[in-house]
Amino acid sequence: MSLKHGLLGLLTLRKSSGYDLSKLFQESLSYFWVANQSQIYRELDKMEEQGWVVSSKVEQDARPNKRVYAITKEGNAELLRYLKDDSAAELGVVRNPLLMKLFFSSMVDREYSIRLLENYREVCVKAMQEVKEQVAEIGEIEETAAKPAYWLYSTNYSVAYYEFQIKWIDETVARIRSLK
Amino acid sequence: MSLKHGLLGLLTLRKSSGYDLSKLFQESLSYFWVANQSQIYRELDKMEEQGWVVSSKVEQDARPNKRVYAITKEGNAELLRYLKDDSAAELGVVRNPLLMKLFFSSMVDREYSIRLLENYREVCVKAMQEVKEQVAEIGEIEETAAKPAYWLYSTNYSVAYYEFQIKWIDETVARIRSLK
DNA sequence: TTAATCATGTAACACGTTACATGATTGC
DNA sequence: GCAATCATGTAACGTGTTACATGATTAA
Repeated sequence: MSLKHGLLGLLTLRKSSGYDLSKLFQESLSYFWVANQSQIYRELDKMEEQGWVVSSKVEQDARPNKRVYAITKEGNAELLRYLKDDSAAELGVVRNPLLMKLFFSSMVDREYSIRLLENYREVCVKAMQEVKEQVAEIGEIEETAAKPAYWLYSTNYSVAYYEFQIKWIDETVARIRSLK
Repeated sequence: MSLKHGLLGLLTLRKSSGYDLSKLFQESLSYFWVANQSQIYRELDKMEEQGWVVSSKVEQDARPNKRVYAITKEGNAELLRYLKDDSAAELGVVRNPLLMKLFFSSMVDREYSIRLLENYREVCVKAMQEVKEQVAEIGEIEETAAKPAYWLYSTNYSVAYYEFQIKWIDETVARIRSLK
């Protein structure tokens, strides 16, 4: 249920349309939670049914009309309930396409695996770069959903996660190279 | 599409029913790819339509009848194509419920966050333990989908991943404790 | 002035999860 | 001898992804 709660969290900042939320989400939460627009619209619908948010139609001339959402008292209560619940510390679901491929790679020449890993390494390096840039950028922006400290923990996580992966790739490539 | 390819990989080992595959999957690939039974049945259906596998009904008396799947020539070709494709080195999708919660945790007392992290730490320690035990176990079993080396890379990954998370938790808890 | 992008959103489909069904067999 | 688990699978529903729609504005 984290998507709903992420949206609630963002709505504590300010009222927003689905489109706004989608952008905001992209800039903040997407580093540890992927979600796309349609999904967000659907969740907002349901959240309104549940009474966590209310929406009102806003007519616009130059732009398409929009529906603006605001968090309700019930929504706020739900958000706090969620945040205080420390039991929900479950492992995130894991689906790692790289490991899947590598697992069966004894069936093909090791050059394929080495290239696979090296390509992935580049992806990691770039992604890490991006997170670091984003940290620098947001350092300057005033309005953050989280207080800076909490926000930093998640970016630290991301950076460290890429570092860990790069290290593992380097070790693994070395091992593959020295096979037989 | 990794699930289909995982199943193809397992089917190179031996013919299996959906039920068998589900068990096999659990013991081998589930460490880096979650999938449940129903999903596997559905994928097998589609894979048969695509001609990657063929199935035959097997009547049984003491047990429910079953449908046994075997990989075809086309399935094998597809598996090799997949394994040789080193461009598909995309970052796995990430949805991290822990980071989502932590991100907004400035809204609640820091004791909640500390407990959250410590609970999660325990989960990691246990999960890491399990992987290590599984490594020890499988060390003895003869039939592995991957050659031992390749299989080990993925378990190394898992262990290192838990270690990384535990380290990050410890640092983060320390930082939260020293806030303000 | 044409192509791209913005600002909004809907619709269709694919994938993932939970619950159920059923007759043996095994464990206590 | 009753409850749990095994060995098989189906059905229903919920979540995630991709594609499309549309009129305004900006970039080249």
